[in-house]
Amino acid sequence: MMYQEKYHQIERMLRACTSEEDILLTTGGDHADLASTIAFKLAKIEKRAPQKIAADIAEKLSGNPELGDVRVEATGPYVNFRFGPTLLGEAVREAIEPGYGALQRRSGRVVLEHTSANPNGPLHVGHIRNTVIGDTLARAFRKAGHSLEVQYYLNDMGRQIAIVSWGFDHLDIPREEGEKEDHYVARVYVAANREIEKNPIITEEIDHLMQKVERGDAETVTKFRRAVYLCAEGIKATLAALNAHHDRFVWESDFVRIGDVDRIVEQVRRLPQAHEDETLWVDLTEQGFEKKYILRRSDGTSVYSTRDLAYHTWKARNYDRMIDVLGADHKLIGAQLRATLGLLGEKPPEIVFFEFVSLPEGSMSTRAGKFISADELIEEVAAKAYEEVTARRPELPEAERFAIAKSVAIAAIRYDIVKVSPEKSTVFNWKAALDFERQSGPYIQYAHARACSILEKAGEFERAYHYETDHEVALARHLAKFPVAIEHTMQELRPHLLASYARELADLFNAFYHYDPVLKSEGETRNSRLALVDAVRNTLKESLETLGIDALRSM
RNA sequence: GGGUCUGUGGCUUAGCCAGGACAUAGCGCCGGGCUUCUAACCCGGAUGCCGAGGGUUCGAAUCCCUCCAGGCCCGCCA
Repeated sequence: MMYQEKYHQIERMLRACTSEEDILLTTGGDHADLASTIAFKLAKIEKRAPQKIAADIAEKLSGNPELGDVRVEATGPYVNFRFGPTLLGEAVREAIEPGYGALQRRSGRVVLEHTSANPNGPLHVGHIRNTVIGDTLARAFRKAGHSLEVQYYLNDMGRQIAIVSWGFDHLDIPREEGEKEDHYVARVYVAANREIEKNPIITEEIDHLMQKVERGDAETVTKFRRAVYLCAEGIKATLAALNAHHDRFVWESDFVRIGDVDRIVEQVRRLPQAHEDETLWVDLTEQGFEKKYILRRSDGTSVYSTRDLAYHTWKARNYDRMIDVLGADHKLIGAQLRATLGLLGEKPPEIVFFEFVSLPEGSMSTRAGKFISADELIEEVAAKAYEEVTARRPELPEAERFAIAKSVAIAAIRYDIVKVSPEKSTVFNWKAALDFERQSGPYIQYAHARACSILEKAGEFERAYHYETDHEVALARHLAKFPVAIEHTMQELRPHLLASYARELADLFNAFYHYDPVLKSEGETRNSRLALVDAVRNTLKESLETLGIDALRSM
């Protein structure tokens, strides 16, 4: 927390010194630990050269004993602050502590919903972008001191599920030997869709099934639930393989069953913006939406939006803060949901959108059976990882090589996804997915394993905290910023910030490793460098774990 | 057509919301480094009118406007 304390302290001092509220304090990049461009702003007001103003501010502040081990100087128009050796030592000392990066406990319960893919097939490479973003955010929130529950909203009454259920009833498709549940369900779903294309009458049967489910017809409900349960088993296995965890699976049909959907429909009907003709819909033109927001079909059944409204109303009443991770295809419906909740006087969720993942040949489609499943991806990447481990560490027992390969594969997959900003649409790329070199998860794992290896060989040592080489200083400065990286990731809901932080730390450590020998150095230098390696090890471990990646001690 | 996101070296990408110091890094390419703490590594080099054009500003990749290109959305699907 040294960095944040110094930030706030310098902020206060600059405010006092300039009588400005916004003192334009930023991380100084290569030039400094903190830097301010306040002189530009004051130049206009005072009609003096910014260089002179910066020099005056530096002069005034440098005499202040409160500054302690921070050096201040004006470089041209910039006021630069640099941490001295005592502070850097303190940063390293902090970074060695177990759990480094955790922030102060925060009050309030947060609910985060992610993945929530329809249970009509396995998760594919598009769905797991949602999973990785959501799970990483969940980990960052917990690390930042939030009490959090992670939910998967399981759609067990949509048209897709009706189609699957119809398929199980009318098509004789046996499950193959060893076939995973969700892949089996997808086969039934694809086959049923082909039947519907051949014979559109089936659509009416599907409609009929959906009406029965909405009425709570026991037999139909059981059939739907059985199909959904089967598929969810497969999905859960994939999520577990990806190190992603949900605290609760919320079944959509529960909101119909317990009457919440009826209640929300009644509330909506009382809204001045509500209209009822053959359907019930909300007019959101005042909120900037042209489209009718339909909440009841002409046959009286509810739609996805109705149940979603009920779900979010329930969340709003049971949690202090709601976060949803959704694909960009949900932007309109998500905005309509927020607007309608607003009209109802309910708290709207915060929504994290991510853009689409497509295949080189076009967008994915479960219905057309056109997708790369997450399971296939994991299998391919793990196979390549096993080859790599075997080539590098032939002496290790097979079980150990296998375990390492599994961790390396998940690291590669998760990092490859999380490192890209969510607002960027991507095209799935096998070459990139199978790359274990720089800017990859395994690259960061490797830096961690190196640090572990050095410490293991070092044995007992007495910690010292004295740093002077460029590589040592750069590392210590970066270690100090880890809590800030956690905070920004959480505040901005942008998990890729943490991915960048971890990669930069690994970069700096690798350079240090090459130039500054640790075990071969002596005395205080050796002890200081060992403490630094330990701090890097711990910070890499905390970063990796927040990214949902195993911090391997050996690879 | 309307909405929305994106456009940064051959490819991928950070920075953009909170404008400032030489635009971040990877892949690929060229060249170098393993009797030395795990080479899944490190170092050096070439490659950029930050999509185009206007504007605001002392200062624009970053803010505003227009245009161009691409993704996604615009269902009584979810």
